[in-house]
Amino acid sequence: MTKTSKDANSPASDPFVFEQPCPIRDVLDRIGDQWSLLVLESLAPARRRFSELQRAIGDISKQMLSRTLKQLEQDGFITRTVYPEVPPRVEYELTELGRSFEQPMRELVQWADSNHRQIVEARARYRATR
Amino acid sequence: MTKTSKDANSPASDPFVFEQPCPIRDVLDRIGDQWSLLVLESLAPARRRFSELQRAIGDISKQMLSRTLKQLEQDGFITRTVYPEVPPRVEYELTELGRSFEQPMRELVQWADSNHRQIVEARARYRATR
DNA sequence: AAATATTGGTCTAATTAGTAGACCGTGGGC
DNA sequence: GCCCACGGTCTACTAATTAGACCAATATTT
Repeated sequence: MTKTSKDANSPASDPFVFEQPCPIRDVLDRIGDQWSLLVLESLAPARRRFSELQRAIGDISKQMLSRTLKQLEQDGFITRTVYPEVPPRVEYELTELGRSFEQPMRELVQWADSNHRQIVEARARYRATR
Repeated sequence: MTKTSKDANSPASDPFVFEQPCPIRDVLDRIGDQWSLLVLESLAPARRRFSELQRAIGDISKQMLSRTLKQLEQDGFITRTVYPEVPPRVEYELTELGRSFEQPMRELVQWADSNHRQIVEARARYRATR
């Protein structure tokens, strides 16, 4: 979803078609990737350093963690603080914007938690009928 | 995030590390991809057929739309109804589970809408200081 | 009668994104 | 002197995504 142009065959008149640049698309492109939500959730309870985040998420590669953090910093969700020590220490922390995102994120997580069973059941049902 | 194993160096004792199979991870893996949220949002106001969804989202490939819909159906978010006409008509509709997801999704979208400006500004600020 | 368009997909080849793991610099402990 | 810790980056390999051809069956156009 990197393309912002390509409004071919999208009559702006049709209110059903997403506008193209669309704030929702723009934001969802960022937080709707494989890792951003997980990182934000890890950062919600407390500031963390790079290696803590990596351990917490478990199966993210350094490169993707690095890239995700950079994007989140860019978009103003988190701050990055470097402590000039050796070995280096870098801490990531939610900004006010990032903290304001906690509420909708929590709802999402809560929904996931409440409905996980149903989803698992749906999957089993699907496998049975395929 | 296809891997569910690989709990190497993740002491189950550490409450900060995500459990591994984790309902939140499991659900986020599904709806936290590039397209699922967009599809669900498109389906929120009304049932849609395949081509309508493709036009609405605009820059999704047929293959990814097809795959996304299949996953959402598998997980019980939507139903798929085939009408034996020619040319074929296939309609997708939210299930009750899918509709129950509207609430947290709406909050997310609302947040995105409200905070989009701030994010754009943060990006500009970042570019200025890089 | 013969093309042509329509719809919901699938298949293949080419591009792009993501992964694992080596590597780097610097200072502290052994 | 030697190796470890930390936060990355770089490279080579692998996995995911895309664009576009193709399909079946009928209705419409020429």
